[in-house]
Amino acid sequence: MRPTIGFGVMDQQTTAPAALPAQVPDKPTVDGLEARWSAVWEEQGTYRFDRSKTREQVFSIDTPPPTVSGSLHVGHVFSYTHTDIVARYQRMRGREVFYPMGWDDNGLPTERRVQHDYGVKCDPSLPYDPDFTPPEKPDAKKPVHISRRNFIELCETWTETVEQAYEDLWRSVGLSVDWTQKYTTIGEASIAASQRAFLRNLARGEAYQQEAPSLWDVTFQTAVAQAELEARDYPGHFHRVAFHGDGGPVEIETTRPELIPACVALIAHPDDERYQPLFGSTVRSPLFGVEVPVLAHPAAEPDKGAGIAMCCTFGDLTDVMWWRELDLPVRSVVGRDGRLLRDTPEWLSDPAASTAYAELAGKTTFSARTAVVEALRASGDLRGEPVPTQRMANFYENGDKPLEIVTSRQWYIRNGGRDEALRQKFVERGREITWVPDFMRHRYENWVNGLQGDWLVSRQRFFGVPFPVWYRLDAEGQPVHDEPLLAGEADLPVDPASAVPAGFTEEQRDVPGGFTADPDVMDTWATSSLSPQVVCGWERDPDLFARTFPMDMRPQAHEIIRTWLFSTVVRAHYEHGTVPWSSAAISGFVVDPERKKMSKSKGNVVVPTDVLERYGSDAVRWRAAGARPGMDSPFDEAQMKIGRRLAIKILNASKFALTLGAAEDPAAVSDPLDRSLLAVLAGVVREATEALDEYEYTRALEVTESFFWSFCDDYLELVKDRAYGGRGEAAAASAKATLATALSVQLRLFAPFLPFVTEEVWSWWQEGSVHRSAWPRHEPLDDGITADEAEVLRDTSLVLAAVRKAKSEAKTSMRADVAQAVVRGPEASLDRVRRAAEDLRAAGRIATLAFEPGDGVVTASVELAVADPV
RNA sequence: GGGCGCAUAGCUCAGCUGGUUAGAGCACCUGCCUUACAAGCAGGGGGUCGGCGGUUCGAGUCCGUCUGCGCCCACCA
Repeated sequence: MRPTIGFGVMDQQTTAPAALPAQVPDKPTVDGLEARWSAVWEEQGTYRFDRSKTREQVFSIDTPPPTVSGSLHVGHVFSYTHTDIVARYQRMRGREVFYPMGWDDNGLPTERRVQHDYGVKCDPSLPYDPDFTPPEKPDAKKPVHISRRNFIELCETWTETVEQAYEDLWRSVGLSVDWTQKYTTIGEASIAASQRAFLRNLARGEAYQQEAPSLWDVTFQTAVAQAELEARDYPGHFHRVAFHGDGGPVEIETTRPELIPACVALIAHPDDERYQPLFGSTVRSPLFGVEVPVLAHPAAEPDKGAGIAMCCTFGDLTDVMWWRELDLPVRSVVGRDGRLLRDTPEWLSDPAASTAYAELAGKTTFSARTAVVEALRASGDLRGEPVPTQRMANFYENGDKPLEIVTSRQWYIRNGGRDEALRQKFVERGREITWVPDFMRHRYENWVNGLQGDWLVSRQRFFGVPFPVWYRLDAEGQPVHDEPLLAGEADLPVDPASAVPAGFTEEQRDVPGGFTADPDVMDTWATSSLSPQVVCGWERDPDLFARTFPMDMRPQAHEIIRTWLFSTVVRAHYEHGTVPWSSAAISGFVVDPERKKMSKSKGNVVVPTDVLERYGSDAVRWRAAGARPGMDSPFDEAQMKIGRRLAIKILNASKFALTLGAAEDPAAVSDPLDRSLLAVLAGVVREATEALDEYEYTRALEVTESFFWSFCDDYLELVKDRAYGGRGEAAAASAKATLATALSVQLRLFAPFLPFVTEEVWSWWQEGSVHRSAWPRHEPLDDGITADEAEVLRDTSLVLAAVRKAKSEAKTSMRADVAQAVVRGPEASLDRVRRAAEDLRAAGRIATLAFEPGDGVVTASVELAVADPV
């Protein structure tokens, strides 16, 4: 009963009018697609931004510039893929996508790598050596000292190499970035934008300079900002120490006895009856005999330590607060190198004190602590033995020694940390942003509401954006900080170390009566916070800026909401009075199978190149798309195989559909089963579109994928026979037209996720790139199709499944003949199955199809044919 | 200590505004060389939806509470 099918199908196909010459490979493969198509995309400028488009037509993305630290891991691949999926979707929706890529090569991470990899150390006092070559065998422990310019040159060389590797990786992942829009955070445009924005902040009073206590990393010898802090466990000891008062000793507890020489007061809670009698009196510090007042302040906690605190300048941020609010003197003993000052401070000038201090001068805080404890033990002022304790201490996120607090002159930008009204303004700005997922907004508000002070933007480092500022030197050669000499905007970018302020000559540099450059560079976030301005061409390319800013999307990780996201909001608010982008898409982490965050120190980092090569980019992207916005996702190699299988399946199914003679011809679609398939597909289009509009790429992929597998397993099987011509020309034409439409729509639905395999298949039979084709619409697919018609495929598939089940249970081949199948179900279902009866009979190899009304879901009882004796 | 998130099959996860016997993929088991794909196809077993209360005719879904896990922030006397 089954018609014989020859290879005449190929002939039919070539005669079909709409069919392009099918260049379908015999054995399609996913291997090698990355190199081939990324080269084509580059050559044809597939993702090149068309700047003739207006702001409304543009979708602009504020790409996170990855830190050029040496290597990217799978977490990067996942989150950048998420962004790319959205970019590709928007592009197909008809938006002109502005999708640049940047490298964060600015700042400390680069300096550290360069110091380590080349075995060098920057010494700004050295002159430039044009012939310098780094040591052949770098020894980071015995670094070669080089000039600032030599050092920066090495930083540049190093970053170029790494950036090329990054770009290669991104291309192989298939990011649809416009590589002509590349930027670096240390590039001229970034420097100019950072300096310009700073000058404007300064002019408007949003930036200011202040000599104040700030957190200080003694290893890197730079100030650090609140946002860069990391609280870590830190072991220490409580020391019970006696101060001497006229009425007897007063015992305090401290973990930092080495700061006793910096003590300026003892402080207890005003309501604390134990200490109330002492308020207003003075006590003398042990060892040094410095007279300090006993004061009351509500921040003192009666149940902490001895209930009375030793306030030093400065042991912690509470000390800073007391110092400020109680108007205490500054008695700093810790220098910027983390050692106690070599010269005896003047308040320790009496003989006993200076003798005691002499034992500490020049020591690190750690060895000074030991020395003080010994001395206290000797003098009898140590009460009991030190008690071990585990406490939290603030560290610079890149540092390994606890931060000290030192007083220094620094630049700040107001961020609401010292101004309630401004803080509320920034909270409101946060509410203008669409957060994906929405709950990430809490992270932002939490941070803004908990700010302790303004944003410290200056760093005492080298490889960064210099402040466009000089200072006049007075007759003694001291800088006049109150009247900074500012660079003109027209001169940006400027390096004050080589450029000369207006009205001065180079000969006057660093001589009394002359001028000196501000030695500092900007915090890395001071540059990164301007990424929208940098990429959109603020003040550099007003035309581009008008077409791209404010941007549409900021993708980024949740851990830098407090830094990058917030600082970007601050800068845009000041400069443009707007939020920098309408939505922030926050990605989760890739964690290891034990759900631990991947990090180099844990040694659980998965190198992406390896995975990409083994499974193919589409497979890895498929897995990435399975991680929803903001959700951490465990890395699991088994999952990659599924993605790879999907990609291969798309190749094979497409090949099959095209070989069957798929030919686009909407008018030819007449068969009820075909109309039903397209109606179901219309629902998929509707759902995928809706999901992607909300950045729910995972759901979009899920519905597409689920449709695709049933398309392969059910629909293709059902129409195979008809498409081959088993029921005549018109019936075949309907199937072929449906196959073509369904294939085209599905390829486009998959395109944002699996750019390589979809482009490959598209190239077999379509003109141009699938990535520049239009996102499918549901209307042409389900126009005029009733809900009843739409269910034909589903009911027919259910019957087919029942037939298969019977064959499976009989342990026979799917080719086994069925003598009779009785379809049972509600009349409406039976009627729908009747409309696809011929396809069903062919697919199930059913001789007789009978129908019997019944209840519930449609099914069939099956009577297999008895095999004829040969 | 404050905030946020998560807890559904061995694993990874869906389950929208509460409504018929709780789903998918992987893994597992049983079959099938069927001419797109054996890196395939068909079928199957497997869950008292973290615990305890409550609202409701009805709760995985809402409310309260507890427990566990994760993340962000705070915590240096």
